[in-house]
Amino acid sequence: MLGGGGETVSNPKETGSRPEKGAAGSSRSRAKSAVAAQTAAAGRRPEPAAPKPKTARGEATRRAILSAAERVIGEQGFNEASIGSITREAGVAQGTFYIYFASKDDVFSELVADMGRMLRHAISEATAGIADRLDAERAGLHAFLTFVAAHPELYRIVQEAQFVDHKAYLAYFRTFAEGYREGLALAAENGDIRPGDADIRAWALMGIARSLGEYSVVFGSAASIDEMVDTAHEMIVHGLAAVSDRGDGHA
Amino acid sequence: MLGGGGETVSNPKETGSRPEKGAAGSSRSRAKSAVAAQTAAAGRRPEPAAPKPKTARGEATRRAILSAAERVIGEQGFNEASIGSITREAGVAQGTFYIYFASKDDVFSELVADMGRMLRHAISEATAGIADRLDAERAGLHAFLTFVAAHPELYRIVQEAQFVDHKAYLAYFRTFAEGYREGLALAAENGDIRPGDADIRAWALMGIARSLGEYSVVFGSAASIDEMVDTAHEMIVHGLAAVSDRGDGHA
DNA sequence: TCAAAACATGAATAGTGATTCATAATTCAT
DNA sequence: ATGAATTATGAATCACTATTCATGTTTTGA
Repeated sequence: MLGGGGETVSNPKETGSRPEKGAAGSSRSRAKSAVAAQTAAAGRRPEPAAPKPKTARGEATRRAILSAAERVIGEQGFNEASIGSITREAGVAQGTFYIYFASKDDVFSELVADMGRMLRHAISEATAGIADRLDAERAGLHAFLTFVAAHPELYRIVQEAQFVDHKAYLAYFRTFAEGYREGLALAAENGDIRPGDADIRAWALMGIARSLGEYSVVFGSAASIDEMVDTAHEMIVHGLAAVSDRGDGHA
Repeated sequence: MLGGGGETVSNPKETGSRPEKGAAGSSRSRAKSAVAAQTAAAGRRPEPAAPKPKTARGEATRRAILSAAERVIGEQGFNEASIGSITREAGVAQGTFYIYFASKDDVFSELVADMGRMLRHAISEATAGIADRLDAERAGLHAFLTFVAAHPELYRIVQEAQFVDHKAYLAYFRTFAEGYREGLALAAENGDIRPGDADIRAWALMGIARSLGEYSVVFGSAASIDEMVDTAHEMIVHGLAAVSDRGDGHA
């Protein structure tokens, strides 16, 4: 759950269904040159793996590009954003991009992974030390909405990942769902909440959080984070709480 | 709410926030030829408006293309799907496409609008005549998940609309949210459910439905629709029901 | 101080696919 | 029937941009 026990980092195995592109989930590529063709034909190593920078200077440049990519892609969307616009924003030459990233898809994946880490960190930070499950849930929801509001690009990027890097998208949500599920299962065992299918509940709760995030970030709702948290949490408490302990979640 | 009162068709005014592309929400276009440039410069009429077919024959062809587009775009995604692959699937020549649609973006918008209509229809069909709000809610959720399972492309297409036709995306969800909101507000007035912010609740409930839809369609969950409906509805009932009428939603 | 290693550059390459267009083939109204 | 509409065709255009590459420039280490 959003207010679960620390950064659960599962490595869920493929169970998905959808298309899954041709190869490594990567999308198009203008140039299907020799190498690319081979790669695609062979066991395909997703990418020649962008060699990590060896200098502080390189490290800085890489970061500048990544950060520029976050802004540009977050604003214009993956397909609209060109390498040119990214490198321009970063203040480097176009070719420099390929020193640090293997492809356009590559930065994108990096971005998705990064955001996932940041978000999980923000949430586990906010819920650390909160014993009561439902209280933690509340804090987690609050942290989530706060983070999303602070990083509006997050929303677009993660959503778009479904089309650009399906694999990363699945991994992203599976990881969150898994954390949620564990928290719910545990809470149910403890009798803190009514018994019920933890998986389905996890997805339902995740949906609430995502939807409210979208409501505020994408649809520009005027509702404050606190209002959303209050209202949603009231629903969640009643929706989950053990029968003996209702009201606002405390006996 | 999913089990609301008939097909609410609001015409929500722009309140959004995000980028909103250059012009009519339309995305790129390889050819910025004379016309396009003018169009973009001038007051820009979104599209020369694809002239509706005048013959049964034309009507059939148009439908064939639209249907092919649904399949192809739903499977490959907007950017991967080429006009060529769509017309091939439809069994017509490439040029034929432009007899019925002004652009690639155009079919897409049409698709999004269509699906919205179908979905709303399916839901209002399923909930027609159900008096009890919460019962209707349940039926609506069931109809939604059933529809989504039957049209897996729906999910991808609607999601992708956020990047291809942001305006249509906003309209789509605003319409649903509005219907939900009204249902909730009404139910609250009647004392069927506890009072609470109807807007926020609407988005929260919408999130549950969307998330479960994604769980089954995108993530290939093994959970049956009934399991999902049961679990989610139990949460929703407790999450919303008036204090006097709890349990499974009936006094 | 100097060669090697790391970085940086930006022009050139090259694949792609949306859109157009000059020509047919069909169908319709009279 | 038969000219006008309507619909169909598919090759050609052509803008667009990811990626490469031949050259510089800077930094590092000894």
